[in-house]
Amino acid sequence: MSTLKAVRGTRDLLPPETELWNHIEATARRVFARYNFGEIRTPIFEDTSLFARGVGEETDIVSKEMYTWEDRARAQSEKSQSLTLRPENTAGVVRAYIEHKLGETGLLQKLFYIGPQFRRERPQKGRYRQFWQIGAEVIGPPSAGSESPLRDAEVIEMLATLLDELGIVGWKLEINSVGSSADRARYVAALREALAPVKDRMCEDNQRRAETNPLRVLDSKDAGDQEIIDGLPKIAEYLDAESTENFRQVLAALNACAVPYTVNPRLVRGLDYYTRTTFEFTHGGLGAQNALLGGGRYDGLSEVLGGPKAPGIGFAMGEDRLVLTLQAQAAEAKAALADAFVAPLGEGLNAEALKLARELRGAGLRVELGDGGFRLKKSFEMGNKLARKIVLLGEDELSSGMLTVKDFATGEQVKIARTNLTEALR
RNA sequence: GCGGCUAUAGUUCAGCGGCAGAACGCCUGACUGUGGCUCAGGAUGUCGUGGGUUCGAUCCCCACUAGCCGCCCCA
Repeated sequence: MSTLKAVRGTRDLLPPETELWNHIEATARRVFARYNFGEIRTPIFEDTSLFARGVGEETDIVSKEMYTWEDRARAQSEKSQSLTLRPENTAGVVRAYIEHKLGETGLLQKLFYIGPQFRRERPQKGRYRQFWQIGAEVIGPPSAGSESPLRDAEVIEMLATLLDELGIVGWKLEINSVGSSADRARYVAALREALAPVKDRMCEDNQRRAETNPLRVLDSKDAGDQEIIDGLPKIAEYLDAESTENFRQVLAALNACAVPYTVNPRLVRGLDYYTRTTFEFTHGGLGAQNALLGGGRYDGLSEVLGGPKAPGIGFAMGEDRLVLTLQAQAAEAKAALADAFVAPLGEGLNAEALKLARELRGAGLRVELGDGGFRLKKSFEMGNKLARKIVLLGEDELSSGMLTVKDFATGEQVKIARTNLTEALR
């Protein structure tokens, strides 16, 4: 019988690596709290149409990368329903915003999430089929200020702070504006027009993109096509006055906070719902998957999903990639040592040893418990791997109330009264 | 979905058409209530899975699966 393995593109996260994951999540929660964000937890699967409508029917995510299944009807009166494991979390958050009528509060909703997402892509470094995202959304009725460029700048400034507090060294911020949905539509039309006479001279991929998703041509890395691409119309020329002023204000606020950025006129995000500000934080050393996080404004998403007008801005960062980046920067993760290894000398002392460990743990110490079945030498060997100190509990110690404690680092060994043990181990 | 590379001990890897290897780790002992350092000894295993060629395949061939790298796309 073949052994069972984690399915393709999924993996187990084990100690001590999970400590790094917890550190990243704790840091994110701490920063989000300072900006007064609250946590939202949406279901891991949703009605398929949420993603089809929200993310965009024509995107690769929806057309070929979703885990979708038909949830069968359980009674004749019930209809089967197409369900999908969430490929990203923004659509779910906006669905919840609409469903719970959060706009009726009149306040901006500032929500963050941390959780797994699912895409059926070919796995490679930093790209898994179950991957973890940390993200946040600022969304609300226009009267709450949800359209203000200040919100864009605040979110981006928060991300710069978060990456710094995580200790990510050398991140880069690229930013652009894709304009309102009307601007975007006019620009895409202009792009198509400009591409029509020249696309035959471009590579195969770009010829296809010119048809299916002209914005993607701008992203092309094909060296031979760069000259043509440089000659294509720029999105900035198609922004209306409001979008232009909006973008100027975002940049001004970033300048005021000295958040470094590069305006990249070719930065277009793949998902249909983005409008105006789009941005991406990248880091070298991640190979082809160099984006740490991406985000942008989605002023029309709520309405696309049948909700009220609720402009918003948000981002999603790949936690898997943060882990990779931090691992590359730091020394290999090592399991933290326990404060003490309690070693009963003989199986008859096991129960007493558990009682002692319970006392120490009750005082907040991190304690490993050995086994009286171990030879003393083995207890020392294990203790040396797991803890800073070893506490011996033999017949002598039990009757005298004086416990033997040895410090593995110094080799110093002393007798300590049981009542003073907690303090001695701190 | 496409292309390239890879798969051998717990781990990192070497190897060869004819007995399965190293280092680290692990176990035992030198040392019966004392770890690390040292020394002596020991076990590592369906050589990814299935098929083919061959007297004989871990090695050559094919398929599959998985991983890595890139493409597509994307966080």
